[in-house]
Amino acid sequence: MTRIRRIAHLDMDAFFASVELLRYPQLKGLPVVIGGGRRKVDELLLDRYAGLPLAKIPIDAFPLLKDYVGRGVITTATYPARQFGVGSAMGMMKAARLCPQALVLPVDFDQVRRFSRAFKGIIREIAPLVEDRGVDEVYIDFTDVPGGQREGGRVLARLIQKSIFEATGLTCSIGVAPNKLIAKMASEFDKPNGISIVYEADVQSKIWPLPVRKINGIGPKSEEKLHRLHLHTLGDIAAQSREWLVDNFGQAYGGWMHEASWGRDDRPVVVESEPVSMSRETTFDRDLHAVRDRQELGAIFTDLCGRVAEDLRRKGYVGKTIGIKLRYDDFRTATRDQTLDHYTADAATIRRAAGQCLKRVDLGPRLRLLGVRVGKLAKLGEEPAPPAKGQVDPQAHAVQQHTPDLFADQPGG
DNA sequence: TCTGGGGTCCTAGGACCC
DNA sequence: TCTGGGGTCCTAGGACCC
Repeated sequence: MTRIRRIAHLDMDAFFASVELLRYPQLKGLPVVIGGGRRKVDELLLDRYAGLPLAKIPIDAFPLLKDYVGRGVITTATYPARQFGVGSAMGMMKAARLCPQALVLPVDFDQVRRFSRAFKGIIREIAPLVEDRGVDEVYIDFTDVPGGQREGGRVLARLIQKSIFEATGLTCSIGVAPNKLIAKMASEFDKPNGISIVYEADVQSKIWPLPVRKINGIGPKSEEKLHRLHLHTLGDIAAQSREWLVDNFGQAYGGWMHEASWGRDDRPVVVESEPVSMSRETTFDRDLHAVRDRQELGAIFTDLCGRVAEDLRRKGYVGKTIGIKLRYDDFRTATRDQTLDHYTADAATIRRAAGQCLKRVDLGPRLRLLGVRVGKLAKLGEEPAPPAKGQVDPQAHAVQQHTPDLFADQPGG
């Protein structure tokens, strides 16, 4: 028997919410949303019910979505909550109108990371070629794994599902297909706790009827443009010539769209990769003004720089391009960056360079978000060599004279 | 009180080099 | 003096994803 390429996409079901439900099983079957952030719901509960096992905390002790105040978005909604139209990335305020009786819990990142490592470890023991796609998703290459070809991959998928559930109590959905693109769509066909097998010959029947938005790579903007061109399904795209798609969407994107609509994708499962950038950003509780709220902004800015520096240090990276990100009260975004002539992970150096960037951006309107980014990363000790002594690096900009930026601590300020 | 935080990749113009 | 390409890096913005 010849082996055919079989790629799986595994997606944990309502991951953040399911992790919380392990601790609070009394919430099973109820509409629950995870997100928001600022409210320390757990601490609140633990204070009131100190000594009581978490599973015994009465349901009416949990905060309701209708009482939520803040700028957060929903990270995950349980399936009962989704019945009300509530979903991830939705603003909490909007969600509260749709399902006021839902319960709210904050994200527990440590707990989520623990379970993320756990389920990925279990998968790797069964099938070693795993590509990380965030905390709750992976691609797995089934092609050469023993049993990976049986029933198109269903047997191996079942084994992985069962192993994860037995070790963690969490369920997942798996799609197995000839490539990543189709596997990703397939994992959604039978959610939650489902397995879906798709073969190359199924593209017309299973992929073409889907709305264009279902493909990984077509977002809200492209969907809107496709609709304007009267294309609604992937089959509609497949019916267009490559030339027409290139004319309308450009060489790269149009060409990709053509291939994708025919279910063609030869991207490998990438087991290891290096980070390109690290960043920290924060949205304020209320919009802040560069002058009127200078002190508060200055403290936040310095703190963000310190946190990025700490991330770099902890992970063993240095970076060369320092950047800032601002979001104005009208939600417009501005970014500025500056490439240094050396690599750094030093908080004060990052703070200084970010401060220079700050001077090149409009600080008139009020701000809702501030971010700091370090890009052009290299592993500490493996930085590319700088230009030889006596030569001038033509790309390195002249080092600017350092003068304090607006958010800098000032004497007596 | 609409719209979090952490990422990747692409595009496009200008600088600069060969 | 005028006219070229090819290539890389830097920067700003934007689309998209989890």
